[in-house]
Amino acid sequence: MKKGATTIRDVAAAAGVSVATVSKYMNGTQRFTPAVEARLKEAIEQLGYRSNPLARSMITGRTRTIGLAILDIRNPHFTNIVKGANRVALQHDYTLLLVDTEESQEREQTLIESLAQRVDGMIVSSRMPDDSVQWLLDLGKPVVLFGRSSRFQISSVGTDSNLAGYMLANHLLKLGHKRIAYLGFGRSRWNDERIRGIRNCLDEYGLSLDVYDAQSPSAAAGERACSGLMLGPKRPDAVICYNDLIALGFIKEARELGFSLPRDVSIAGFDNVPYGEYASPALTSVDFQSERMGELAMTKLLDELHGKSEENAGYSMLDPHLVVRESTVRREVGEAADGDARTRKSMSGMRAAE
Amino acid sequence: MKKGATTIRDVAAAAGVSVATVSKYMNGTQRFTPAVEARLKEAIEQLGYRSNPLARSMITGRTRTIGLAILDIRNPHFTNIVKGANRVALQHDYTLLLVDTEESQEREQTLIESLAQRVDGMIVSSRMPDDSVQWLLDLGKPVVLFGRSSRFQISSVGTDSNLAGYMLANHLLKLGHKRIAYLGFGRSRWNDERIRGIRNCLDEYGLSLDVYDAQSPSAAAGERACSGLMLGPKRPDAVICYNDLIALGFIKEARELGFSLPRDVSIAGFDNVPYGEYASPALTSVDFQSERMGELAMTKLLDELHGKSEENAGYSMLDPHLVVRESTVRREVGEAADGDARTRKSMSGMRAAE
DNA sequence: ATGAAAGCGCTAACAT
DNA sequence: ATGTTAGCGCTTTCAT
Repeated sequence: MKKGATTIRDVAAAAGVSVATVSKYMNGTQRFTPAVEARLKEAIEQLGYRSNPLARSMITGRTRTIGLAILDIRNPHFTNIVKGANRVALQHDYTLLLVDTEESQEREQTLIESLAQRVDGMIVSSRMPDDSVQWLLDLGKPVVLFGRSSRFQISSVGTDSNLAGYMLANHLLKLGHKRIAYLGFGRSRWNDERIRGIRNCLDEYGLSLDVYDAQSPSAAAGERACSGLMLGPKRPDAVICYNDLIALGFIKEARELGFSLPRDVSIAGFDNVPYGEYASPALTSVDFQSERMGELAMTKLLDELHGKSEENAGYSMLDPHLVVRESTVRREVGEAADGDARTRKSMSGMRAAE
Repeated sequence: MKKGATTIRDVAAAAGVSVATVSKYMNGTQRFTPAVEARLKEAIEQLGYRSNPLARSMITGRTRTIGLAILDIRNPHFTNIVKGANRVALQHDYTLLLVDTEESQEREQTLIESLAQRVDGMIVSSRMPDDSVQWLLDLGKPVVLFGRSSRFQISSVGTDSNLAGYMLANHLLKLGHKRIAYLGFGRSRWNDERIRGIRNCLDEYGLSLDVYDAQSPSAAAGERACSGLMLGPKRPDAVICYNDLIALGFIKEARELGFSLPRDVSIAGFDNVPYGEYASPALTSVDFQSERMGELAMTKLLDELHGKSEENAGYSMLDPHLVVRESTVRREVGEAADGDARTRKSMSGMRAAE
């Protein structure tokens, strides 16, 4: 029975009924006389019949498949989104068509365009600028995006990055930090909002923020960026990183440079990735509830697909939660960031802070 | 143009040719007179025509989609497999239909059965016992599995768990460890092989292995299992964990119990997850090249699909690599595991080792 | 309650 | 090089 799977016609013949009857039976569209029902059950069981979803989809126009386009499955933020989306999809008997665009903008559009044809709807996480999203909507399939769009009335879910930035800054300020740096990731759509939140808070204390940029949202980039901050002219006493991955890399490299953490510098990130907890010092972060973001995105999409779009259309926002761990500690008064008496190989690379 | 996407017939009409011509043009199956080609290009561009992959698949019997069934996308081992598989799939213009079975055996079979109907082939990672794999093969689609099957001649990729276990044990033994414990995960198919490798090595030194079991392959389970080992009657001076997640959890809990790592106990895991490097102490592990496993699995499957199955059919094995970091250190002679003079809250829970 | 027939959008012979 | 035609496996009116 390798080739030529049994079709609806085979079943119809075996049960002595029409194909229409079999179809109705398979879809539970109708009631049957016990005799017919028994023969159908028998024939289907006998032949091991399973209806062909492709043929079905072609007629109904629905595939029970949701396209999920993300930037990098290895980034725990996206991993969680996939996990959440998958769970809800499974509950509703939908399957996930996954596309990992590998952070490549060129590929992205092509991939998403062909994805659109194979699914009932899409959830897409992208670095597309806000104003070049129109084509996505024109694909004719319901879409849920991440982050709020200023120009379009799109269904989307996000978190309050502004608030998240404020929370972290506020936390550090209350710990007595004065020289706060932000190691961001400029290509991200949320970078500016986070900066804004941080600055909002610093302003209240009359402090300013030094902004640096990592080359990618990864631990490796955090490592690379570390020496620039820690051995530069304006060594901070606390660093807020664009995400936990960057923070983790930063911590590792800082220790290798001879710094003692969190004593010499407090570090915090965003995302609350699963393994920040197991780093040392355990990482202070802001939890964006990424798994729930995935769940919510899928719920919204499915609702839209099933015509109950009113329930939670438009933009939904999840609350960020501050998770304080060991990587951020109190900076005592008078304990200037560069005032330690420790010796360090790279001491020569340091100058007085401005 | 929301509903009623343009079909091949619309294009044929607009270009003044037959549908067959359009089809051939779309598939590049044939050459055309410049005039016709121009009109086709024009009409397609004008109407924004994109051929319907469902209809196409129904005839060709191919979907250019590969099903990928894994146990938990959040486990970095699987995340890497997905990454690798996705990359190769993309290169060959295939898409991934992802199924995260959430470690649920019941769901698994149903999910995979329906998955089989929508894809050209499948890559599945499962905890199915070796002898209940027949139904999977009977689904009539090419399958690539992980781990070697003893009973069937299936295409599969794996690593030498036996050797991996041996490597880790050997590493610890050379560091002077004597009381080695294994915190395994009995439900895994590879657990026994790892134990075997470890014992192979221990036997050479005339040492025995204490085996414990974690409830799941997660950090949380590692945390839960820790006190049982460290405060039990046979406190080890080195612990090999089923995977890095368990090891990470174990490390965290051990420190919270008041132990100093790696001084009191060396810890090692398997998988070399990305964040083991950022833990403290950085985790010694065995790298299974999971991303390459994903790539290789996809390559094998695609080869099979394209009729070049000879090239690398059957079982392929990747080499494990020992990655030594800070979590395993030399145990000096006479420095018995329970001989420290440290005080610890739970000291009362300890007895002399047998 | 059941069946006949008309497609869904496309490809694949087989003409021409 | 282009067109005709017969389906792929299924759902869906519309009859009966």
